[in-house]
Amino acid sequence: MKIYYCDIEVAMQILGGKWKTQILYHLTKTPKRTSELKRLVQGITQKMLIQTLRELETDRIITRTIYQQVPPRVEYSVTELGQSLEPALRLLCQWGQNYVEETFAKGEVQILNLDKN
Amino acid sequence: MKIYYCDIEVAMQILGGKWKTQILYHLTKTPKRTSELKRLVQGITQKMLIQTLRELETDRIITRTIYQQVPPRVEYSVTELGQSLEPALRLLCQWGQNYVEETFAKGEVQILNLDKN
DNA sequence: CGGTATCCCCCTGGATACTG
DNA sequence: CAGTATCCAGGGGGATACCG
Repeated sequence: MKIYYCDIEVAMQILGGKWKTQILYHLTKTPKRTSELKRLVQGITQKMLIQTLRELETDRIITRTIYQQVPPRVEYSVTELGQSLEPALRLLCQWGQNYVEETFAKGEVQILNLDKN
Repeated sequence: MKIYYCDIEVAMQILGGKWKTQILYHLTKTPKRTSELKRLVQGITQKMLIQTLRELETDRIITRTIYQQVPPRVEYSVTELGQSLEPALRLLCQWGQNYVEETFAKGEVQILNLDKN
């Protein structure tokens, strides 16, 4: 039997690692294909993108849809379960923005949000 | 200049890793001394406890107070900035509990919350 | 009791090349 | 375009012993 000694472990187990939340962040607004994600999640490699997507899929946070055509088209979208994470993630985003504002001088740190969807 | 390409990176940078949120979780309710934390954060080693506490301190999420006496007494408590993370963390806790309930059969996974403060 | 100092394993995550 | 397969470095994290 798996035992957690603190209930925040559960969420962090699923959201932890370098890329999980970033991918989720971009998928929350609208489904996206692999290449779009690759572009939006700055710095991620092909391998890590696919690997992370698989893990999120296993945890039922996102789903993978294949459109049979040439060239192949695959789209990822968040499940209902994944959407239920949004309020928490949004709070974390806001907290982060606020943190940057009051911690660093102007121009020292910058947050770019690439997607305009 | 440090650049973030997604604003959730900021929070995850500070909360990421294996122990950060767990420690924060326990400190949110009431200040605690090192030995208490060592007991509450199940499985953490002395080294990782101290190391993680230092990092949280650097990021101004917690503070460290020394009471001059023998034997030495040190207490850690969350700053105002750290407290402002609570709403987000609480949502993540709730989400995790719900996730476990609807994902696993009874007895397959268990969440123990050790502290009764 | 609280903290430091080593030593070291292993796993995450990166680089690259290759398929359908 | 989407994905797989290797190979491999770095560092996060663990075990242990030792100080004030």
